[in-house]
Amino acid sequence: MSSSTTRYWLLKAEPETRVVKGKDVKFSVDDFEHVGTSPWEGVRNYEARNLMKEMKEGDKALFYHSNCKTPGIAAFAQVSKEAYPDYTAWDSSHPYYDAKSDSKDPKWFMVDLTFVSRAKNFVPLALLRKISTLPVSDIPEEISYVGETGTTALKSMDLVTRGRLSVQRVGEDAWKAIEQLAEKGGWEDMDLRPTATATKKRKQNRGSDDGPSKKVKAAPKRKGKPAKPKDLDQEDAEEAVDEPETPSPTQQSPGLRRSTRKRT
DNA sequence: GCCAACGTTGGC
DNA sequence: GCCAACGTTGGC
Repeated sequence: MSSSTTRYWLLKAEPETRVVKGKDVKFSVDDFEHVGTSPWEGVRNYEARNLMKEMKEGDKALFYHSNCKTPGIAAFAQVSKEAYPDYTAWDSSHPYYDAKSDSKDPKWFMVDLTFVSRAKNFVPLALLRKISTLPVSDIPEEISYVGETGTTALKSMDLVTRGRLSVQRVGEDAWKAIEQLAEKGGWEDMDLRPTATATKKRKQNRGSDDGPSKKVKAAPKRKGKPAKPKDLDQEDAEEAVDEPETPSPTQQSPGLRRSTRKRT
């Protein structure tokens, strides 16, 4: 096994209780280990969904704790069932119900993920962030075993560079580096607090009043907008990102919950 | 609880 | 089809 054909992913779950539509959306590594296999329901983002559609049985995955006290990689898993319609989108009582998803033309998909093992050492996001701020030539001694290749791969992980996506692709080198970190640990004495510069940057950004200082233009074209009551329809977006697929129409398994959403 | 980052919506 | 307002993710 291994190599060229194996693909790697990272999937986020929320380990702390959060109630959505009266239901707790929590799904921790303990929950995952306990159930063994779980449908990865509730993903309501096109890019994330499309990535799930690419997953093949046997692909490996990192189980990530998100939106919690200590975010990070908690376990290893594998894809045990390829993409099939996310039936929770059709259940009006479900936290992730989507009235626009029709069972005859499913909009959202999920895969089944099977627990493989816990990370012997939980790999905190703070560690990856810390690494990302350092020159490759400056890898802390404690984790020098990941090597230059590993460090470089970690620095470019979507988890660090993008953050928000709940389903991400992981490169083979990054996967290996995470495996090593989880196996060997060694950073318990490192200071993982954000660097002074990072913090400063943050503060500066917030000081700058409103927006993203990017490519914003001025030229007020129009003013207020009615703001929609929030619905999920954007067929166009779907088509645009949609790829050739062939979801299997099957479905089964009781649903567990997962999440992609956030706080109250 | 705050708020940066960024995806989505929808007027123009 | 652009792009500003809006809404959500998710770290801190």
